[in-house]
Amino acid sequence: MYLKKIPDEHDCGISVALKIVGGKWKAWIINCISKGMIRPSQLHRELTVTSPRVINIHLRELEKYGIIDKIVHPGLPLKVEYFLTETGKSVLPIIDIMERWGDNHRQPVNEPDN
Amino acid sequence: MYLKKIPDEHDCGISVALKIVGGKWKAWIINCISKGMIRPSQLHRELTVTSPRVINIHLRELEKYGIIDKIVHPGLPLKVEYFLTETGKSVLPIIDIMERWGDNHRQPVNEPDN
DNA sequence: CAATATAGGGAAGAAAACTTCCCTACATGA
DNA sequence: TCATGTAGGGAAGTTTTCTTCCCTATATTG
Repeated sequence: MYLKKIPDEHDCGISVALKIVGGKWKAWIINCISKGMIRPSQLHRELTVTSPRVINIHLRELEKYGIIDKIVHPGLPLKVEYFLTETGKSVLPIIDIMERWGDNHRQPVNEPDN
Repeated sequence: MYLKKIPDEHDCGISVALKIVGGKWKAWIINCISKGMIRPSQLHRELTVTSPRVINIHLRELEKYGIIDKIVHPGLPLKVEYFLTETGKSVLPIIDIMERWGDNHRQPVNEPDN
């Protein structure tokens, strides 16, 4: 979790939603968990573009916001599993529509890149 | 527009969509334009939480991505108007669903704030 | 004994995003 | 003449977000 100097006010729904789904990896992580990749090591293997550290940070954040639940199975070897909460499941349509839109508008957004 | 050191790859639709709708003000600006606030000075007056400079930067960016069109009416005094393109209009459902979700989940996301 | 797998975090640095300050240029109204 | 309204940008600074490096700890496998 990152320290914020300026508290945000959650004045509009958009900014609330962006706390969950904005950012570079959160939506992807939520997507992965919804598809059954519920153990940290699975996520680490799938998201090789980022380091495990990055995924962990986002998992803590999503847990803090009540999007995912963490279940620690007692005993060794360690076994941890993440699940989407009801709130977390309600985010999936947002991710879905964003993914569809992005897939259909890759060109116009992509072209002007320098 | 901001200079980027690391080019992004647009590998997934989510990241494409977030280029338009992520960030602190872009979704809000798109929303305002769709509601008829099409002149720069109108937007500046409405979004007093940010400086005009910030809005201008985002307007350039949205224009670059083909989300809005800029029409400069010739003659003085200067008159400029922005319109959503067809691509821009197709973004509105994303903003809408994000806003709804955020309004309905203010508490769980808001609570853990320090 | 060393390597790998499990799960995770502190510190520090890099990049991206946001913000403020101050500037151009023209016209109108006080 | 001076203030305000129109539209906009350069430079520099701050904040937020992302990333890398290097640690802890235990169990299993080679």
